[in-house]
Amino acid sequence: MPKVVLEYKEEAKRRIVKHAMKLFSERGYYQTRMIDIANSMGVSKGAIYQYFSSKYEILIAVLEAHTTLREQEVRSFLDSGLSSLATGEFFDRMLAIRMSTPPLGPDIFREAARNKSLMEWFRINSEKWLQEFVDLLNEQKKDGVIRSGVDTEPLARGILALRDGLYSSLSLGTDIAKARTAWVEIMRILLKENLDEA
Amino acid sequence: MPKVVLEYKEEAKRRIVKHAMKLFSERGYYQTRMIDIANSMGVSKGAIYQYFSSKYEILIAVLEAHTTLREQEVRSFLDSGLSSLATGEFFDRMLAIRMSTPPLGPDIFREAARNKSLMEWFRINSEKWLQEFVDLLNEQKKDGVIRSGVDTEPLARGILALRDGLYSSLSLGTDIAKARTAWVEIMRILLKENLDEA
Amino acid sequence: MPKVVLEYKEEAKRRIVKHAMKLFSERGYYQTRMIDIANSMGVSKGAIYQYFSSKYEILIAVLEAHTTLREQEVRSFLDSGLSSLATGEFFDRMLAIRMSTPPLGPDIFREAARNKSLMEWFRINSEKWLQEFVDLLNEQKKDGVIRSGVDTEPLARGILALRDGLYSSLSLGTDIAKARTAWVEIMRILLKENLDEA
Amino acid sequence: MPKVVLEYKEEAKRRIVKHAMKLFSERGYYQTRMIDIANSMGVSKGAIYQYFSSKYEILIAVLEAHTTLREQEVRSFLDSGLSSLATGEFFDRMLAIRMSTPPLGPDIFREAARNKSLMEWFRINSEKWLQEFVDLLNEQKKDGVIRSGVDTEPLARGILALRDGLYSSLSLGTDIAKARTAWVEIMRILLKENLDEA
DNA sequence: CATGAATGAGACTTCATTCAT
DNA sequence: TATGAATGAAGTCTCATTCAT
Repeated sequence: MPKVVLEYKEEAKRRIVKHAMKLFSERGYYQTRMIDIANSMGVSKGAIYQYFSSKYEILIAVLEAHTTLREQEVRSFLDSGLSSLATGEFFDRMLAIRMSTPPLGPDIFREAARNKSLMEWFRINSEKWLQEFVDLLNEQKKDGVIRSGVDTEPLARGILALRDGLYSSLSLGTDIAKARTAWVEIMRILLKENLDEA
Repeated sequence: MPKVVLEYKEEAKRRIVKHAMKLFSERGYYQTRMIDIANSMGVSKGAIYQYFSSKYEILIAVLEAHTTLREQEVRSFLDSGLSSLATGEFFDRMLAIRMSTPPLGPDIFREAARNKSLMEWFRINSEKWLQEFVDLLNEQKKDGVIRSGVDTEPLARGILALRDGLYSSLSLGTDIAKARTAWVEIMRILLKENLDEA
Repeated sequence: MPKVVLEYKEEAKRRIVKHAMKLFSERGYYQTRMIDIANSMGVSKGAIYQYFSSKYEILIAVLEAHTTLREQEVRSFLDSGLSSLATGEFFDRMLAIRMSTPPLGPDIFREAARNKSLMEWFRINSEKWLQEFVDLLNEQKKDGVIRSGVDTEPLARGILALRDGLYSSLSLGTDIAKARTAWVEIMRILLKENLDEA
Repeated sequence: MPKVVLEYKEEAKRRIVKHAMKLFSERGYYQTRMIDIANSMGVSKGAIYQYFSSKYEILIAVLEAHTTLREQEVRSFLDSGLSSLATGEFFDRMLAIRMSTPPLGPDIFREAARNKSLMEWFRINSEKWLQEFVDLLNEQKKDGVIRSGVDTEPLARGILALRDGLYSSLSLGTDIAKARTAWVEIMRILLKENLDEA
């Protein structure tokens, strides 16, 4: 197949994945019909089957793309350094990135769990990201900014869990301002304990 | 209708809700067929319609029951006092309670959102529980155990978000031991900052 | 079985038939559920099965009872003599009788058509009644009241058809007063032609 | 949407309505399953839902089409003039037209009664047709062919009721020849009274 | 390549009938 | 006998997928 056609196919798949991801995130996998994806793109149902052989294939592609997009979030987190972590601006910036790649519901992960290699890839990714965060904390520790008694791995895990917990509380009706304040307060305590206590 | 019959009907509804809750939690609302609930109970699907006029009615009842059951968790949290909060035993006890009423996916909340009064009831419950937790922290603060500079509302919100974030990470494959350690470490820092800093 | 019990059973069957006939006439056979009949009588579904082994058996009994009740109408028709036929009072009297045994829809006859002997009984009844009407007209003819050139059998058939056509137009919204006037006018012409033309 | 597609959709709907009308008329609305309509057309049941969103929508369309087809019958009636009315040929011609659009049972009208505007359209149509017939009789009356003492509105109503009564007697087993004779005899009397009595 | 009509498996729901109490 | 909970066949409707144009 000529290169141009291949590229076109890739571009088409990307467009499908983009629209499907939005719909899956908004309505869930089972509540999204093939025709919803097609309508959202302004094409016909049949066209989608030129690029994906089933709805399940789209789901797999959506999850892969989702993970890739989420890497951005991780990078921002890591690139920010630790100093700005305990600020409302950081919370908002992270939230904006997360919203641009909204969370996928458990229905999607349940379906995807049939695909062992995909699940393994997820796990490895998550661990890699966590480890990078831990490494960053360890550097700070080595520099004496975090005192030696603190275990950085649980700290990293806790910070990420706090972030996820606050973001998910938003979809249950919590006010953004209140979630932001909680983040700032908790992070201040956590980092004060670790950074300032000289 | 005689009282005995009414009681039987209530008991039957409770049994249906129990089985439905388990299935909804495991597979999600749309992936649970009426026949799954029936099979799980060892009855025919027709029987269920004696007690609920539609699958949606079951969903509403499941959510109400879920909220009621979750109140237990809240009570344990509040009854524990603050001293045991930063322990692995506390984490495990809470986790056991949460597992006995496993989380419901967003598909269920999406459907239930059609029921305005139910949603309002949820919101009011959540706020009430959060407020009780805040009150408890405020007492500690009044007693001087938490120093005056700390805002207890964000603190309470953050602790609950941390708990939720850690629990949900478990379903994505995180090791329980690691989540427990994270809880203990973070809570130690949070409470040390507030309680021990004399 | 003792006679008293038999009589009780007959009475019970009659009550069921009465309620079923009303409902079948109002809603049709398929739109009437067994529980509707039971509720209408203030008994339970199960009780009905003590007296009829199926819904179809009730239908047969309803049709038999209906035919028997309709005989009243026929008798009134025949007993009135011919002189009062062309009056609004006659029309109203017949209508009242017909309303007391409201018409059964085609769904019921369609079902009953499976029962050959019942259908045969209907046919024979109808013919018998028509013949009695014809005989009456023939007597009038013999007395010279109806002139010899008129064929009484078609006349009888036409008068009955006119009656049925007018009554059924009522259920499609025709005003009773207008149907009554039509009856009187037409009957006046028909009988004037036959009776007065001396 | 291109015109060609629209036309195809219209044609498909017409085909569905045609088959549904036949089945509704033969078996009644509730006894006709969607799969019966589909089988009758040689398509799958799913296909029908491309054109009608529910069985009830088909019912509405069937009733509209039925009324339109019935207009033919009315036109034949009116176009025939009054002279041929009292003939067996007229009876047969009308019967053929009616059979080509067989009557719909009360179950259908009961269902359709939910649709107020449709019911209103029926009523207006019926009245319009009756009025046209009355106008025709009035013309004859003005020409002196019907004498002045006769009220044409009841006469028209009676003739239509006679026709309906005779046609419906056919479905209860009456011999066509006998119904035809009754029509001719009665109409002869009615029109002789009105036309010949010079 | 794109379209959308058609297919048919499968979900929810109804209701005549049975049967333990 | 009476009750009403339970059964399961059957009906309406949905939607992923196929395929002729």
